[in-house]
Amino acid sequence: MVILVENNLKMKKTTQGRKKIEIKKIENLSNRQVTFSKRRVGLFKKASELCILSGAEIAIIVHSLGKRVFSFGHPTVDAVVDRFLSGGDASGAHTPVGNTRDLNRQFSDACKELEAEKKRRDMIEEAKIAEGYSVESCWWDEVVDGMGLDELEQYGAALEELMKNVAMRANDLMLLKGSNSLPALPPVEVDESVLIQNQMNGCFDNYENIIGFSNGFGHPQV
Amino acid sequence: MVILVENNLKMKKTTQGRKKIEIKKIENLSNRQVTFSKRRVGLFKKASELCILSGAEIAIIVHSLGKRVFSFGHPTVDAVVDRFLSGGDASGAHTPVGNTRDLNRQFSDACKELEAEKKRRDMIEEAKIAEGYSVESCWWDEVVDGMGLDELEQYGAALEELMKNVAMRANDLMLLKGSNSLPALPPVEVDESVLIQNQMNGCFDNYENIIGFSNGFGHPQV
DNA sequence: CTCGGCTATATATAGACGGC
DNA sequence: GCCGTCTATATATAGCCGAG
Repeated sequence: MVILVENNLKMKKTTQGRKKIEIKKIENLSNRQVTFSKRRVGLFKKASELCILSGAEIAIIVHSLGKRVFSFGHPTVDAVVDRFLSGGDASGAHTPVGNTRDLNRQFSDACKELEAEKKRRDMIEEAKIAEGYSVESCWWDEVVDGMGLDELEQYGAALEELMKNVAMRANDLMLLKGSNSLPALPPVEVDESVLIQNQMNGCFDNYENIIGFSNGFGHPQV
Repeated sequence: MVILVENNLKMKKTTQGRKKIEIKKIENLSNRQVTFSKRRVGLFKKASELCILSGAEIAIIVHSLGKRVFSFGHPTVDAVVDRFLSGGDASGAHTPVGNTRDLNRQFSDACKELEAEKKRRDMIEEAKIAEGYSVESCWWDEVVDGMGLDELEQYGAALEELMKNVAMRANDLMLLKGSNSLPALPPVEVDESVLIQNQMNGCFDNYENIIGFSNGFGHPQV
């Protein structure tokens, strides 16, 4: 590593790199939010790597200080959490209920497709931004292993119908339980203070092309 | 950095340090297990750091290839998951079954957001084709009247979570119908001490010791 | 303010070993 | 075999910028 020193008269931009911080709560709100965002991304990335490398199933749920909730899941948060709840609660919850199972299946499918939809969306967006990198169908073939983009599109098209189906079933279930009100409440508020990154549910083999080139790519300093 | 070592003798002293690996699934079982263990610890450590630094609440559930389940949670896996399931409703968090109304609301929201997501997808695709279209234009303002692009992104990202909320809430309700699950767990106090080095191995052995973080985070599950 | 990106450094960790 | 340790290196990321 040879750093140019001759030019140091004008160049003071020694961004002294990463600094050590102690793990106490960050007092500065802005810093805290930035750190939260960055580290959350890093955490999800780590999780995805762990998934791929070891083939494990992981679900991560993150509640920021605001009301926002982020999640990561492979294959889906639902699947992992459900398995967690089922397996963790050996006392009775293991009882298989046909109706429940079916409904769960549909919900799970819907969520899965929704995720796929989102991913696809993100990919499109990313491709639009990057404009040069074709990120096509690189994410987690294990999850949707047979599926290409086209198939996924069809899959996503079926989403709405499935949602409807699920809605009816859920409503039916709730009616059976006794409560039956179906008020149309306003949607959740969005806390704008929390930042959102694109969902990191995969596609990390290409993340070098997406997340920062750092050095080694010959990017001149602005 | 083109220094080559000509001494090609068996270097036994030189542990050649970390090597780059690709993120594909590790074929060697032994290596895979070791990597799983190490990276899982690292992941939990990262998560705990994120908790402390940003004050967020995080739950991680990991299913290894075997039956073993590991989890990390601050303040508790159940707390975070439950909050995740409840969609962060502040009212009536105690009532186990009274969430039907919430479920309805959430479901309604989810449907709305799903549509929004789909619309948004389409818009993006169109924009991609048009190549010059600015996505900042406002669609379906009646739902997200005051929101800008960033907020919209967040909103869209929340879709997935809401869907899952509904799904799991329904699952929970159905499980409650048959048997009682989700035992209430006492909160765990937060130890803000700095993380120790990776000395926490061996604590994740059994299901009883899902989380054994030495810094006090996490909570043993039933 | 929020994002996205950059740089220099703090960490994480892939292999290799050694003890159990 | 499993687990902890060591070392050299691959990554993650803290602080800073610049743009919007």
